[in-house]
Amino acid sequence: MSSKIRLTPTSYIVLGLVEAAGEATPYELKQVVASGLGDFWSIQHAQLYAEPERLAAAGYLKERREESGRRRRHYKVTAAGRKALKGWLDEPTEELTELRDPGLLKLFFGATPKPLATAQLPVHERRLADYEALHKELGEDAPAGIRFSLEAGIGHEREWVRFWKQVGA
Amino acid sequence: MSSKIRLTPTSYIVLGLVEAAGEATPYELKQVVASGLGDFWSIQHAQLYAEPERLAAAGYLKERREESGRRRRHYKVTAAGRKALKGWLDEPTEELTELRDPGLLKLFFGATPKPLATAQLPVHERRLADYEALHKELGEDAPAGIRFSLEAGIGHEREWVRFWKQVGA
DNA sequence: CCTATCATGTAATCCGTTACATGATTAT
DNA sequence: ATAATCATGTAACGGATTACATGATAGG
Repeated sequence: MSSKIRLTPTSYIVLGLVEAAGEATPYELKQVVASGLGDFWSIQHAQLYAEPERLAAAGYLKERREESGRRRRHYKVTAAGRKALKGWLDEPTEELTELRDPGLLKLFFGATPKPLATAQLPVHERRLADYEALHKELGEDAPAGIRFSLEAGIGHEREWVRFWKQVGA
Repeated sequence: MSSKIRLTPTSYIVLGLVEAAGEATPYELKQVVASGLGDFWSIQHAQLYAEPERLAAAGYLKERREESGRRRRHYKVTAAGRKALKGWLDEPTEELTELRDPGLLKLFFGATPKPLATAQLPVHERRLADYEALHKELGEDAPAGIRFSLEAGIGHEREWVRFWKQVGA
């Protein structure tokens, strides 16, 4: 218990999701990630098995294993985990994202703009449409964080659409 | 020579930079990355030693080692390397970036918006100003890829500024 | 002349990805 | 029933980050 590990964004994602769920199995985490969060911060499903184990070993999660058939592992956030999560949430960050866009990278290194724009534009348009649809469906009661995140996604997708249109012109 | 390795974005960045330089040492690559590209796709300096070695072992780069004092390693792109780079450049991608923004992640998980916005806004404003200054300095002869990348950066930084202003309001 | 910083590199660790594998359900 | 797909998980590998380390150069 409580060996010192470094907490990565993945760690906080797992902590945050388990905390929100109360209790969760890796597979359930996978579902949640796939249903939204994964669009702006994806995690391989194998990580959702490995990371809770790490966190449990360090005392941030408590594991309960099913006795019968599947022997699924269910995880809960411990007091230490809740504290770590809160500490992270309460610490505003000045860290900046990098774009790290594969298409842009090619452009940077001299790829021909037109075909790239032709490939990129429709996928961004589609994703933008998805986000906007989601946003409309969002109820009044939706948590502010979720709404903000979606709005950030929409803003950046609009920017990409604008960008690739210009590049393709 | 020519063992099969997987080429990652890092690989193409190294190939692209070495190709542009004609010949380069890891340290020179580090300089180049630090002076611009790193803002939207950073690479740890240790990678700039490891990756050329990998690429050389696979036949994409040729290594020349200094005889005297420092015994620096100088790399050049081979024909195979040039072919790989061109293949990558010529293949338009539909891949999408994820936002993966640390601040947004906290917001998503329920961090208090105000302090986050307060921390994020100034750094984005500063970066935006930097980009805009760079853009002004860009000569007529600047490669299109560089110009586009910078413009993408500007667009997204504007979006972040707008976003965090709204979040903070 | 001394020390701080820049230049240059290697080693160790670990997270994340990819590949592999098998038990349960649903559809045909 | 049988195939196909979903559910659930483990193992292996490798790229990326962090830590460690030393030689050169410039400033005080």
